[in-house]
Amino acid sequence: MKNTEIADLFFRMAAYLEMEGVAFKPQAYERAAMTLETMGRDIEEIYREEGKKGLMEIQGIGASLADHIEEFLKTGTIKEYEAFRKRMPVDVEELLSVEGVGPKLVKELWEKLRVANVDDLERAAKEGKLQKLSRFGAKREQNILQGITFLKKGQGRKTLGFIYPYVEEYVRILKSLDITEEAAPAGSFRRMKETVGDVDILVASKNAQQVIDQFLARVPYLKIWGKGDTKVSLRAKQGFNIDVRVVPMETFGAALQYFTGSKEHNVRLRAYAVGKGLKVSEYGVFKGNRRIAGQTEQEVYEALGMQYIEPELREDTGEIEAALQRKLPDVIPYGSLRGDLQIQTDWTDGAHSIEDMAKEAKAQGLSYIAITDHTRDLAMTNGCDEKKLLSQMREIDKINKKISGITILKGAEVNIRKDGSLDISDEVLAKLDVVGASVHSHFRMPKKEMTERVVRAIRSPHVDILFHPTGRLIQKREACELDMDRIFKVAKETGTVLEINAYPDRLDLRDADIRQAKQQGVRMVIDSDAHAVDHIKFLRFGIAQARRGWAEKKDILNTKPLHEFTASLKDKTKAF
DNA sequence: GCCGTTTTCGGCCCGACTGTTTTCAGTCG
Repeated sequence: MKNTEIADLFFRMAAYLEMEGVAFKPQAYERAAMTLETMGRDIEEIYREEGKKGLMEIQGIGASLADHIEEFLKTGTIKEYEAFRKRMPVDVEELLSVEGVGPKLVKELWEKLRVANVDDLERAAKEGKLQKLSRFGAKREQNILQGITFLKKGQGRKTLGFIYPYVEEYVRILKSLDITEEAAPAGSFRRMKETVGDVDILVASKNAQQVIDQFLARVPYLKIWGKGDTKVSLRAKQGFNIDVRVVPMETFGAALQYFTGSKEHNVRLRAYAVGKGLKVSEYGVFKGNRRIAGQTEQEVYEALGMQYIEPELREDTGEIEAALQRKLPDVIPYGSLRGDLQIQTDWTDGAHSIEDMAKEAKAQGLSYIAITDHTRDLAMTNGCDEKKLLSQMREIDKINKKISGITILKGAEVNIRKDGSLDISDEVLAKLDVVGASVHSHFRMPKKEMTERVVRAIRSPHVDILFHPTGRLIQKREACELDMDRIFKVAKETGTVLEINAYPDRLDLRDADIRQAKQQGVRMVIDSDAHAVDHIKFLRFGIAQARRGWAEKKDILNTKPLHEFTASLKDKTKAF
């Protein structure tokens, strides 16, 4: 699929156009890029089957952009983009990813200081050169440096959501080889950590060389770091590293256990084994020279007298002790959600209609969803005011009558203002089935003020769910300073539900928060925060996060059928 | 550059904040 490649180019062209001060075109390019990224159909296939005319039928793509796409498919590049790059050969994407750097600054940085990438920018900032730019003082320079530090902290790791589809595909390829007996991802990927460094894939086969050769023939890579008899390390085209190891079937389970980690988990496991007179290695569990387990992971844990430990729990945070006492949580299974309580549509900043989102949710096995478009204060999303919300409610009534097999609840994602008040009147909130509230502005308030702000919001009898509670964006924005303990207490007291937002950049609540919340008896939901039909499958990352937080099915409200779910929401007649 | 039961031309998303200014440009959401 060339969709993402073309989308990337369009995003960059949008940035260049914005640098030039061109009006409206940047948005057109961005819209088209987003459509390409999320539409699910292969653009190359559309072009092959329906030509340029087919391209122009896609919403947001007209004659000019269709030409660009055609040019890219034929030549692998877009001349206009190359011209931009020639004039300003800078790493637009990287520079823009620094908080506080926008297109205009990228241009000025290049023209005045010849800054072409983040390293140049860091050097210039440290040397105090940024202060020579217009409207630049010590404070802005400091902010830029902080932005760079934050960006670099997350470097080398990709979000799980980004690499997931590729790894899934590569594992599928390995499994499809006739010499493969078994294949599975290992490492932090298998533990479903929110970001992943290197990806480990384990293969069971008698013919390691052939597995490696055939893998290399079918997977696009940029560079091979190393290639041995049973292992190959490479940098995939998408910019992350993959290690493929081939082992015999008899020790596949032991190897999978070993390479899944975490390191801390394995250290504890082995130490425990030594105490029992056993030895655990990647080749099996041994009693003296005799291997007593190794073909499956279940066998390995069993041989040590433990319950099987799900990969998401293997962080040495008490799971080994719990497994020995047979007291591991019965973590929420994948695929056990029945509803999704945060979905945006084309009424605000979503890409698709209410009906399209409902149909996709149904196809994904859900039986209810809440439409929660943004509200007034988020002007950029064309947020709903009371009038627009009321008209959307009527629209939902109509669609509910028209479709079957799924129920659409009326909802909203209302903004928690700086003082903790909401940007929609109580009168209209009372008419909604589900109200989510969230912070979208003033992220950097002092802890005490921020906590009181959120507390005031969740004390509203109308607020059912606190959406993405900490406001963090992985590798981009730190979580708000919040007294989580107090948030949990007030949530419990008021019956407010906390969201586990499954969007790959958010995953908010974080795993550690989830565990705390569960211990305190706070109820949670897992939502996709979908802005396009393709995003609904993000729910699996929310479930993964919940599992990492030891959450069970009973802790997650949207595992319940619709009537039980709605009945368990906040009692609106009570004030707090 | 895109789009159209308001328009094939003339609209497109805008308010708040920040850091820098002394009236506002750039960035963010």
